Amino acid sequence: MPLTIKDIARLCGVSIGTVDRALNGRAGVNPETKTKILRLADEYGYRPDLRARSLVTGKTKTVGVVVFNLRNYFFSQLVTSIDHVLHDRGFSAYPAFTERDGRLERGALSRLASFNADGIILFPVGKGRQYEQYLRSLNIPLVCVGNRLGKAWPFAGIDDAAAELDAVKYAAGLGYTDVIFVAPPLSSAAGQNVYEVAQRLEGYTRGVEAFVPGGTPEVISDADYLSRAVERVRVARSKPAFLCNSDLYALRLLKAFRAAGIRVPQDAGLMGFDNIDVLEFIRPSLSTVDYHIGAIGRAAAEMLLELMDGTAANGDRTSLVTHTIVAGESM
Amino acid sequence: MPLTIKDIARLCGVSIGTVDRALNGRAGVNPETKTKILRLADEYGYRPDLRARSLVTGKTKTVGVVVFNLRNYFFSQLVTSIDHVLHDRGFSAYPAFTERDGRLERGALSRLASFNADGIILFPVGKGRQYEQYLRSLNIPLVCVGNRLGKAWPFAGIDDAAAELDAVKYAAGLGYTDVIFVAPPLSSAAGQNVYEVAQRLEGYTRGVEAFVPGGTPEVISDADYLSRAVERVRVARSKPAFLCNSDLYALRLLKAFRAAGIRVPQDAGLMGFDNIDVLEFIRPSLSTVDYHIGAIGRAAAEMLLELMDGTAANGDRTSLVTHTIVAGESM
DNA sequence: TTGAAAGCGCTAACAG
DNA sequence: CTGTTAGCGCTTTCAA
Repeated sequence: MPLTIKDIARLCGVSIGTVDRALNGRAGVNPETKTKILRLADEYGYRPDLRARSLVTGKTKTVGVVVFNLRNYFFSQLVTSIDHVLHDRGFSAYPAFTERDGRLERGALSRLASFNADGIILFPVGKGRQYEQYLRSLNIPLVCVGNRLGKAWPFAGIDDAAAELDAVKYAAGLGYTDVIFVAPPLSSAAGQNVYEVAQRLEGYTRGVEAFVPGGTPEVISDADYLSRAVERVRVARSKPAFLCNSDLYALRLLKAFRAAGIRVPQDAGLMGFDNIDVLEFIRPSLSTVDYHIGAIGRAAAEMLLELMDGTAANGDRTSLVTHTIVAGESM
Repeated sequence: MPLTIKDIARLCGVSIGTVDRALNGRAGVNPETKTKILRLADEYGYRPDLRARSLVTGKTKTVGVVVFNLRNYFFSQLVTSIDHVLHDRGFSAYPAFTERDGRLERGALSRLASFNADGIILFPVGKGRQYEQYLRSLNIPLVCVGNRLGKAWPFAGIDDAAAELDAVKYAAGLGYTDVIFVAPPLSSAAGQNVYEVAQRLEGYTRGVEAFVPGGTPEVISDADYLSRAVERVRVARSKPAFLCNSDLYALRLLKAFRAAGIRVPQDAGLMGFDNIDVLEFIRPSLSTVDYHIGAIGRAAAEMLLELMDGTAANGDRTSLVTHTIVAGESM
């Protein structure tokens, strides 16, 4: 039975207005009564009801962080960095997970809206006019991460096309002539937002055309991608390189290859994407596209903070973090 | 400018009471008016204000999940499983991170209390009478995970002492006579809750005494544990085995050993704890103590749900998940 | 079947 | 410096 300002007012023999002023450091309270109030509040462990407060102020000091899951370590790192920035600025992160499911995403967003989150950082699952209309209807400042949406929303990420192109260039530079792109089995037709992977695919395609002599773009992108990749190595005439859309995929390939007796990099080259922390423990070390995941989280959080306090810089609503190719042993 | 039941009432020419009844499927509304109200609400995208609702109902359908961080993959898996269970039961998980810092923990807990979370699942950082008194003062059903607290709170975890004892037994069975325990640099004196590691330490000690002929317990537990471990291998007279308090520690040791030219398991044995998912990608495969992390999350969530709806089974407030030793290549 | 009114705990505006 | 009051959006009586 937590006590309220009303209780404190009664206990101190003053009005709730005075208690409110004392508790929130507003001017106009007799120092003595103030001390008395503060002491009592502390003694009884008074805790303001944030729901009631936010109901009148309209602010919750809470930001929803809506991402796919925590299975990909990328998201763990992203959420962590966002949480830290927000916390430093007096906000709380409220992580929610979509599992790449449009319905779950909608549920999470609706909930955040119902709770009146002050802002949202979103790795979008959905896309399209209707979806954007829905986001707008939430009436909450929102920043996108990873998958870009319309220009109405700021975006933090990397130049995916350029990054993947650099990856191809790197592979070609090592002499690979068989460069394959491995992406998750996503369907844009089903309304899924595939911005990120589509960008990378484009960079990949351009890269193959530009840097791989006689090469043709080739994509493995089904649920069955592991066995497909293994099969692909078997029928290869020159040593193939697999450029994966994420480190997690690359690690799975690495494992599948190992199980199939395919050596990396002797029999096949392998590249990841993201340079997630766990790579430091992987042998052979994975070649990958590195960028500062935390920097993306930070950028997103900072853009959102500007958006929320209205000081949003006009103009650049896109924050691109630089990437580099990390040469590992896997290529 | 989201619309409220008041708006809908005005738009439909009825009272807010009727709107409330219609929207929440309560009896006593003319089917026609009901349809009209629902249609309008849907059309305008009405979204109930959960703050206002919870202010009167006293319930938020939200459960705080307070853990150290997401850097250790263990927590990612734990949070994920809890989130799923809660979601299935109509609750939302609100993850918050303590970074093993008592102040941050207190902040997170206070915040959850201020927001009136219906329940909390906590991996405690603190301990002691005062701390427990504080938890009690939150007046919120709470279940512990990992670190146990007083009997006042249900606990979900494993039998840490038995598990670590089994680990020692396993090491001894492989012929190791130099079995060292590697634990994080925690200080119980500083008020930190070290229940879990203390339990494991006890199991370790008992195990050494029981299974390692002539062995003496030896613990590496400083900030500098990596170089200490490396040094320890150098001066060893028989091949030492390092039993780590978590897979993450084991992986770090593995890396440090590799850098120092120490081969695992030829020059040193290595065991982890937790069997986190990423181990599937690690070579040499890590021997570890396996248990179903998700099962702990599930157990915790289910105990909390019972606690919250008052149907808590008297009696067993402890849910121990079974563990097994996984024989990897690292021992 | 419906409306009116009280009140959840708080802030903010206005009087005194 | 202090008290009173309205009201945030909702649920929940109690009357009608």
